[in-house]
Amino acid sequence: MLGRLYPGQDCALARALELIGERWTLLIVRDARFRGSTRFGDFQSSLGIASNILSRRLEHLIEVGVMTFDPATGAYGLSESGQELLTVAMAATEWGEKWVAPGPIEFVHGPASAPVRTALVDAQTGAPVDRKAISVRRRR
Amino acid sequence: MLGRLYPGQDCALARALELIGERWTLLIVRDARFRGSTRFGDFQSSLGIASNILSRRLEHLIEVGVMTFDPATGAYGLSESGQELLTVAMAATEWGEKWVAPGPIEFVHGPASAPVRTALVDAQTGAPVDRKAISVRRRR
DNA sequence: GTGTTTTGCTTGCGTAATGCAAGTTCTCTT
DNA sequence: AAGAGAACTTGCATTACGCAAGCAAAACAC
Repeated sequence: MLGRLYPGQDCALARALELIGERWTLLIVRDARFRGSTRFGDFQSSLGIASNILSRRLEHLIEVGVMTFDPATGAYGLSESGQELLTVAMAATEWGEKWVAPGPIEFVHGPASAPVRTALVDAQTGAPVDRKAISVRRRR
Repeated sequence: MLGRLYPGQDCALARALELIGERWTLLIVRDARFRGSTRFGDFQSSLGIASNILSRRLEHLIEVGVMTFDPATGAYGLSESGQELLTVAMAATEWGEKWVAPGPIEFVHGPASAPVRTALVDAQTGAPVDRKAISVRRRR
């Protein structure tokens, strides 16, 4: 989308936000993944988003490869990259739960519906990492 | 901020995005945490953001408790909630690294500077959870 | 097969957010 | 006290967003 660029920022966060930092985008992705929304009207009625904005968002998300559209069935869906936005959406949801207000749903997995959360872990070992111990380094 | 509400959405993700979903917000938080920016001019020169927008963002972030301001030193800083946005920023950065373009930095921890990543884990055991196995449930 | 509703958008227009550039105040230096 | 830089503020143009209405095509009703 035009105009919402971060021209001076040579970083992956800025690049990601150019694609997914728009209003409604993460909510559309969440709806597709968890509410099972596939049709234009599904998103519209579920989110209460204006139809022209929804039209633009879906078009944009398809353009950048986050969502897919099947003309035969008229169904929108998440691509692989769209499904990987789940981590971002969950992290933001958890933050909102803790610092703004608890929502009506929780993330679970497996037959026992055990709660799931996001975590920071060592990339090799998978061991949990203290948030305060993290720093950045220039990639070699 | 006014006007950017998601009135029909009774969910923590929408609540979080109302506070942190604006342009520049996550980049400001990242700069404060990793670049060590504390002064108005630090953020401005680092991000290339318009000064009036930066002024509003900082004011807003202080208002909602994500950032702090010390009038004695003129230094902006992250509150506890602001520091917890790190997970969101890291998840978005990782997504951008993988699906848009690799950036110049990486997240590390500890004396050995071991790479860190975000993960989805069981809330009780901390065991890794397959992203595709996750569903939502209405909280009781 | 023809009228009606539903779906899936597009168009017009007003409002809000964002950005650039210039101006202002305040502090700090010399 | 005069100049410089930091930290904003103000004015104005551009872009994004939202509401409401319109419109074409498909599904349904009879």
